[in-house]
Amino acid sequence: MDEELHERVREIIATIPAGRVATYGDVAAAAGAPTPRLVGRILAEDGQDVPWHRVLRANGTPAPHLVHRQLELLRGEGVLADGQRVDLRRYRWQPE
DNA sequence: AGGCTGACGCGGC
DNA sequence: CGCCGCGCCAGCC
Repeated sequence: MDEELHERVREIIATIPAGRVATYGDVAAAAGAPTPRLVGRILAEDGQDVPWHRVLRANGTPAPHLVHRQLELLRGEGVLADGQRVDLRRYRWQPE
């Protein structure tokens, strides 16, 4: 696999400030990942030590299996969700 | 080689 | 809201 990309993705996610979020697509684009799926995968296997909870899907909802946990962590940073959906227009952070 | 599976995204109906 | 299909790609049979 691509260790370079792997690290870049993690670095970018580490950049997202508390109280803000980014989408898989945003991270993928900033990291030069070929597809957002890669981002999800990298997080699945190596995302424990980065603010993974600040990464949402394009519609503002978290990945299905961690909705609860994730929204809870976000709520702790002041990111409120309407049901399961976070208002991206308000909290979205553009990674560089 | 071929098929399936995802922490995805987007456009269509 | 929901469902469907298609594109994407690394890993693991």
